[in-house]
Amino acid sequence: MNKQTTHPLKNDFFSKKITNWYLQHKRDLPWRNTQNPYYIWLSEIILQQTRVAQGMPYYYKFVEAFPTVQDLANADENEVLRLWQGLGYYSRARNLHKTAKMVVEDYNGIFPEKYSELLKLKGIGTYTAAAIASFAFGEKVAVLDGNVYRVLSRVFGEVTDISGKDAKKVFTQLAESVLPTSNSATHNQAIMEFGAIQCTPASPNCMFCTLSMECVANASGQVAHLPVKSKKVKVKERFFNYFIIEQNGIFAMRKRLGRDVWEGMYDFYLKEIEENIQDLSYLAMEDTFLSELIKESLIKRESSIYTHILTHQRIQTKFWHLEVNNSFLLHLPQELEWYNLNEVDDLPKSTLVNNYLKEYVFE
DNA sequence: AATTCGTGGCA
DNA sequence: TTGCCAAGAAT
Repeated sequence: MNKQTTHPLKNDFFSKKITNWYLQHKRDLPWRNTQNPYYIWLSEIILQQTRVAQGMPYYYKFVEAFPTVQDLANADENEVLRLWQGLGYYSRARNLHKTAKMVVEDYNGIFPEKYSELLKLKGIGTYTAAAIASFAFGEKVAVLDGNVYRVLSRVFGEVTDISGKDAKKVFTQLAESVLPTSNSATHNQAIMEFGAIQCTPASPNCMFCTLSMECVANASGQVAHLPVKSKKVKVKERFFNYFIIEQNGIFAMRKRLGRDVWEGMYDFYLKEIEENIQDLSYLAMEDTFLSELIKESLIKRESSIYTHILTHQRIQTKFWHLEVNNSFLLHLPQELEWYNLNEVDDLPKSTLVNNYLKEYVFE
């Protein structure tokens, strides 16, 4: 017997409860006051794995800088990344730009309306395709994000491990089973908002919850243990030594390439080592460029260790600010190029690099 | 298909 | 201090 179809909350009761709650408690967010797919898409990309409070200023910046998808498509990637600077997960910004170009070139500047068509665009996965199709075009598709996993697992007592491989199938089916025939867009907004405000990850106030009587987890005292998430992140230790090469007021920087953190962002000459050794002669071993550089420079500053925390990495970084002798003709490696202070400011940079620059270079 | 992509807030 | 994790997607 299938408990999902026999649960008392089915037959639209759950949807009605949660939609009523939403109409009374929803936040007034700018992307909720439009049906323009460009603004809705923009907000959804910004909000991927990101809190509303953190993404809000970026939403306003992007709307102002790029009022239309054509404006975004015509921008340079560096300009888009620079505006995204500080928000993290920079592939979102690169894919945002790619998709803007694709919409302009392949779709005549008109966003596709169907879930299945939206799914083909870069940076748009199952959740975002459903969100755009639902909010902008009223398609009857169920959104499934972190909020929905949490709300459904608690209310219906679904114990499937959300970090397991069959979780998506199980919860998609559950989400679809509670999706109403009409007003599915409001329902989708409602279940996410309910997860964000009422059914919060830590210590939700179930005493005042509109679903306290019907919630399986609340009845069994399992709210704090749902959803089940078994997988823990493994954090890798890394040790960076950045060399800030300055000569006559200009700086050597490079665009990060390859599949590592901060792809597309600019940084300095980097020496990554396996152990936490901060010794110049050690760092310069088997590095003819660095050896020559050190010989022809004075150390303007040797920073303390910056510990930068990412989800999967803990990066300990020392910045060596080198002032190259004015008269010396330094041959930069292929990847490095010279930039003056204004250009350095304009380039997209990681928060780690930007923090140092703000503290000691831009002043 | 398990990993890897940022950053900041919170307990 | 440490761990959790927030409107996920790409590979």
